[in-house]
Amino acid sequence: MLYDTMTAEKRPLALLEPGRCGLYVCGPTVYDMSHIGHARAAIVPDVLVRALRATGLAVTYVRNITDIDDKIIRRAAAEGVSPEEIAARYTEEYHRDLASLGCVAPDVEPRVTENIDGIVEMIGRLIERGLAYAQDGDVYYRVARFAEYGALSGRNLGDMRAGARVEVNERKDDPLDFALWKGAKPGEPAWTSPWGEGRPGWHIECSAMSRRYLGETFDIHAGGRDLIFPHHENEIAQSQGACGHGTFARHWLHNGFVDFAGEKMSKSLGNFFTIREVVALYPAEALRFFILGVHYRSGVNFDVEVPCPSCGAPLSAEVQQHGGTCPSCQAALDLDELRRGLRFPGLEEADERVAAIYDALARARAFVDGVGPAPPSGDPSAAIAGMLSRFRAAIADDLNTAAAIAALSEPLRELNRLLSAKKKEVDPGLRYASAARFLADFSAVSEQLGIFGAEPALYLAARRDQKAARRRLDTAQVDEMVAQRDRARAEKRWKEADALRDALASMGVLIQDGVVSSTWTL
RNA sequence: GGCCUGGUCGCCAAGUGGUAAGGCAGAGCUCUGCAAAAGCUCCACCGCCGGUUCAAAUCCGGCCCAGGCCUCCA
Repeated sequence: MLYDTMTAEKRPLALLEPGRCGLYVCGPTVYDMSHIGHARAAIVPDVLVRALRATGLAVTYVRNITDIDDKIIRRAAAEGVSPEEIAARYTEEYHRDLASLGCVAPDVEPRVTENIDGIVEMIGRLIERGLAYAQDGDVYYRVARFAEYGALSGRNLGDMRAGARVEVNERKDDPLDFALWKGAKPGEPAWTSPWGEGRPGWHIECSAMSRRYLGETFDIHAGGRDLIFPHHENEIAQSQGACGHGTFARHWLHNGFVDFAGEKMSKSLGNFFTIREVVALYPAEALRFFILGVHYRSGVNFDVEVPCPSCGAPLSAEVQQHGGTCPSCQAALDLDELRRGLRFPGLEEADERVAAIYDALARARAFVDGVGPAPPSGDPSAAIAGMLSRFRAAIADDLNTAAAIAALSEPLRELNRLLSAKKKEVDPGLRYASAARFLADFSAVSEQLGIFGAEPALYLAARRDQKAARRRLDTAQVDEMVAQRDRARAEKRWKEADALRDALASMGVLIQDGVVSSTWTL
């Protein structure tokens, strides 16, 4: 079951061809570093693709790159380089970011500049069919001619005219018409067309590229909520208008926004965060876990905390974004310094949870590997045996990753209980079968979520190193203090051992005592 | 002004007709030299009012509140 924006209800996926699924996702305009909103808009389809493939479907995953656009041209002009260079640079950065987030690559990643012929051809058809008109080197779509315009976003032309805030453009016959082709100004990148030198409007590219790779009708079209209008509405008008038949995408899937500190993300300083900078602060898996902890159609909010560098008092959003003086200690605040102290409490919680799960996986792995050559036979506990089917049922119900993740908690608790129970208190067959089953089924969970796929011990070590580096902690010194404490403990010098633990605690180091030696975390 | 979401435990968050998943925080306990980790136990009648129904957080109406889209935007 998937929610379809067009019908505004959940319904079973209605595939064009049994066993195959075509998915088109609106990708980024590559003119700057990608932000957390882009991360969500990539992670949601990523989880969808994983889910579809897990059910055995052959998915063709297409995600475009918009590599020519006003913003790219502006950026290029500002830096004195070519638009191609800007697009190439940020395409590469985008790929790096998504790889760091563990997103599977699309099967096809078409660029606008490689599809100009298809775009020109489609515009030509729209003109032939009387749905578009050329005007002084531009071409516009005549919205009033497309009867279904507004179906996706639940509007009609009358509503839109009533509240029109559309800028005046005397070339358009109707303010609601939108550009299919923009005549080039001197010095701008341009391609030849029957209407003169120019470049495509923003919306036509997706119509042309989805048609080329998926056909005139395909299964699922995905993107951020903000694309519903006008972008996807316009795509429908273009594609159905040019092809002359009724269905463009059979399902429309739109993900919600990312907010920071309760406010819509915007480029104004303070509530705009790139994937790169967040992943430098927290493990990428924690970011994925946090995002997937909320249903994809809802908004997800990142709390932002910025402590005063001098006194540690939390600062208000106003001061965070514009600087000034600390209300508590009056210290002058430097914006760069504030940025370095940035914290996302929600991500910290997610990070702890991911680490706790890895910790359980590590213990389960150690236990299973440590059992001798003839493991006792038995059945896994009910909670563990039922985990995967509950998890999958939640995913299958409109990609409810939040419910799916919640379904892991009881089995996880069960696993921990069995692993830590005293030998005599638990049936060895049950224990072994449960741990083995948990590990086996959890690999399917990890495959679905794109989380928990790392070797647990390596993940935990890397995480500790990252945190230590962030705090500029001398790990060699910590190791030495821990070793010293182990010696004190072995000789039952409890006071000394406790003093060392307190000293480590003041450095933010948590000790976990083992039988012979202790480990530490941050 | 038009269109559209959402208001569920201190915080985050599932749940679209049958008497509220999960996480974090909190309280008590087990384990521990003391801790930590892990585990056990406890912890909500779902914004307000009215209606439909045997039965509503879930459906309908009204109200209050928050947010989004209508302009580039994931």
